[in-house]
Amino acid sequence: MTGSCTLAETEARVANRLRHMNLDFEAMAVTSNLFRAASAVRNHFERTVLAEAGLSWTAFVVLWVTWIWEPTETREIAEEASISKATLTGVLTTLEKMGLVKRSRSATDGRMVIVTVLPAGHKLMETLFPEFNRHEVDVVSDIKDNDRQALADMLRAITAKIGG
Amino acid sequence: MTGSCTLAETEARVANRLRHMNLDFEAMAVTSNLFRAASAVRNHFERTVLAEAGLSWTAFVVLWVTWIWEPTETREIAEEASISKATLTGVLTTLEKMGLVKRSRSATDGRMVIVTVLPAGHKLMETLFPEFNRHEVDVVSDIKDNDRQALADMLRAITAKIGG
DNA sequence: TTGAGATTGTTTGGATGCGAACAATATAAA
DNA sequence: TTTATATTGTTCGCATCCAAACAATCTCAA
Repeated sequence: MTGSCTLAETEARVANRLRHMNLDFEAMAVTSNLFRAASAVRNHFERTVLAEAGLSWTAFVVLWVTWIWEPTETREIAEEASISKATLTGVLTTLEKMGLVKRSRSATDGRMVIVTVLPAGHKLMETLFPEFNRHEVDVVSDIKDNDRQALADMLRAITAKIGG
Repeated sequence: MTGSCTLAETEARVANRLRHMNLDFEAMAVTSNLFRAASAVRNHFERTVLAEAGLSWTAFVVLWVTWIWEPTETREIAEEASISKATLTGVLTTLEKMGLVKRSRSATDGRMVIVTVLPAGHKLMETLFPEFNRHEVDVVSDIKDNDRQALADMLRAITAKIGG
């Protein structure tokens, strides 16, 4: 070990370590870099834009989904946010404590809980989301204009393949 | 709300909801689908290959990183696995309880903890990782052969841009 | 009407996950 | 040598995160 390594060094080391195994290194590089990128972006956002607003990544996603779809039920939010119902219960409690959203029972179906965004939540998102988007632009700024569409399409293909 | 929606329907709804905001929807689509894909792949792996081995995603990544780089210190593992030192402490304790890795103090620097993979860990990875890789191949199977390299490169560009 | 089965959100128990504070150790300059 | 500073892994407090069990509610057939 000689301290910190670049991405290329890491992948070279991996290839050497696993040479005898007859693996698909290209597929490995895709999933490996998929998680590196997702993790890096998430951490970056949590430490900049979201930290200022006092929101975790998941709390932001849940607030965002609710903002787009409100009024909507928790089952739908959990699916859109790609988290379990159990996780959502806790996150919604957090967002309720912050005064950003509100839970209410459905009048037509006593099982369902309807979630709506409160005025404070709307006010927050009106400024937070455009700022969030400016960071998104920055994140993809090193990718050629013509390639961004294809990148999004390939990521969709991955999600679709495993039924996410 | 009319129940479950496709990815295209969701993005159309988002575009309509945010029309007045002057946003970059292409950049938004990239990060949005980056997390959808990463989350879907992670959940899929946790429920199939990793569930059989009794490993969480993070535990697997930590074990994998250690397997590639051993013997190595915890600081390095945390960086490679993209998790905090605090998180790693807990995960290493879990892996130690399972008898897969071992902690030991460095002889030359009393601050550092050196992690090595135990025989049970090696045995597990010799069969688990090739199986993991077969799932990786499946995940990218709908992406054209010629595009996979470019996809990995673009994901690397994102990570590099924000210094992940 | 009634009772079995399905669906919804919550609770439970345990494992991540992070920032901040901490103790132990190493390194540097004075 | 000594003192200040930096680095490492752990602990602490709290917020996710999930599967499974659960209570409440709905549906539909008998």
